[in-house]
Amino acid sequence: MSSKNIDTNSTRLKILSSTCKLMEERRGINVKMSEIAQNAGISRQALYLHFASRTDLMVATVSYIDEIKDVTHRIAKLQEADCAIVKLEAFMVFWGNYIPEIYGLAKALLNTRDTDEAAASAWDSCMAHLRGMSQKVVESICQEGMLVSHLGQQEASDLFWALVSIQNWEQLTLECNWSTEEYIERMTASLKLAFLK
Amino acid sequence: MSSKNIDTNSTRLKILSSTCKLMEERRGINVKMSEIAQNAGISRQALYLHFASRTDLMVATVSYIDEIKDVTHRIAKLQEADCAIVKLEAFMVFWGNYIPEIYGLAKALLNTRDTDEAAASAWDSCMAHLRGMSQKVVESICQEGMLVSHLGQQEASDLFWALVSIQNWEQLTLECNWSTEEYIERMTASLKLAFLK
DNA sequence: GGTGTCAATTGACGCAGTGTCAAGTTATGG
DNA sequence: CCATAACTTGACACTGCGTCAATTGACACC
Repeated sequence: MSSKNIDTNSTRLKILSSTCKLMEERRGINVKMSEIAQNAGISRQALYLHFASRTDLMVATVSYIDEIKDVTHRIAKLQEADCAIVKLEAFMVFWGNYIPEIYGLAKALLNTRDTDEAAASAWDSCMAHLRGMSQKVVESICQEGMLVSHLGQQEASDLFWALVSIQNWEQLTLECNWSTEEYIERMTASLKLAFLK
Repeated sequence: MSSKNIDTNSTRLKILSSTCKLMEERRGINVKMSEIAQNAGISRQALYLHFASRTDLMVATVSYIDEIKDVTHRIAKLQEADCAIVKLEAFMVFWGNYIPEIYGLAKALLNTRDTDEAAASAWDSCMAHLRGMSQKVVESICQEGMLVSHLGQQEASDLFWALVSIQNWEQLTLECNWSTEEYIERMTASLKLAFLK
């Protein structure tokens, strides 16, 4: 029983890791089912024995990465910060280092979400995470009475979430050539200015 | 001679305005060549008598919109502002009202630029405009000695450009349900905090 | 050893959307 | 009446996704 399951899983895992690899390499662009299959060492059609569709595979890959990178744990650690500023800083360090790891896949989802419901919902669930984290940070700022007065908590969360979006990271690092460290440092500083009294 | 040219142009213009219309209606998603043709009252193949490819049409539509909306003029007027704060405010009013008009097309370019060189360059030329405006605003802040000290002029321009990006507008208005006015007001306020001493 | 099962393979096909091609139509102007 | 330019029609190639049926090979169970 175990051996069969291992075999079954091993193909599935080969597919998932090939998907990750290609998505990362090509930044989510031009990654075809046939290439994923080839990279995993199986036939194109065999992909569909494990995943119902391209989108299904993307969605599964999101979970796979989450699992591999131990995201939930890393997020939980953020909550340990004892004051708002520290929490904001910790969040930016986590997030700034995390984005490059998931960028390729995120890009792929982002590109197909407009025409593909499943991709959209996978993307939304990722974004819900991020939005949750943004809310936590803003909430913490609020609790300490440090939130700038012209924004309500909700609007501040929305704005925070937008500012730390993957698209902004993309623009600043890939188009303006900011390094990861520069991104983290400058974004952290600007967030403090924009949200803290 | 004139009548022939008018006829020729009128088809071309019909195509361009159909493209605008559909792009705006559908937010740049799922707009097919056949539908544009149908809307313009010609056959699908006839599109290719006027535009070499889908991308070519998109690029031409960008110029067409720029022309129609008199963008260059509106931008020029921004330069008249006499101080940095007024310039920043004027820019945000212009830009905040302009984005909704071009969003559909922008989205279409954004979605195809990864696989389509021409779309990418059309997008880049739009972005060059926006980047130029961002630079002008930051420069003006700089000249008045009002730029926050932790950012150089270049980095401030980059960041400014990212913050006013169409993607951020999209996220805040379409996903967080900010109205155009709210977007302008809150973004203006946050930009001031993030960039002005 | 026979049998069933399950993963995977192969080759063929349907579908959508872009882009191309050739042949035919229509209007206009010299 | 002829030439030309704009347009139409129908057919076809190409790409990439997804599907299907028939086959193979391995392993497990009795």
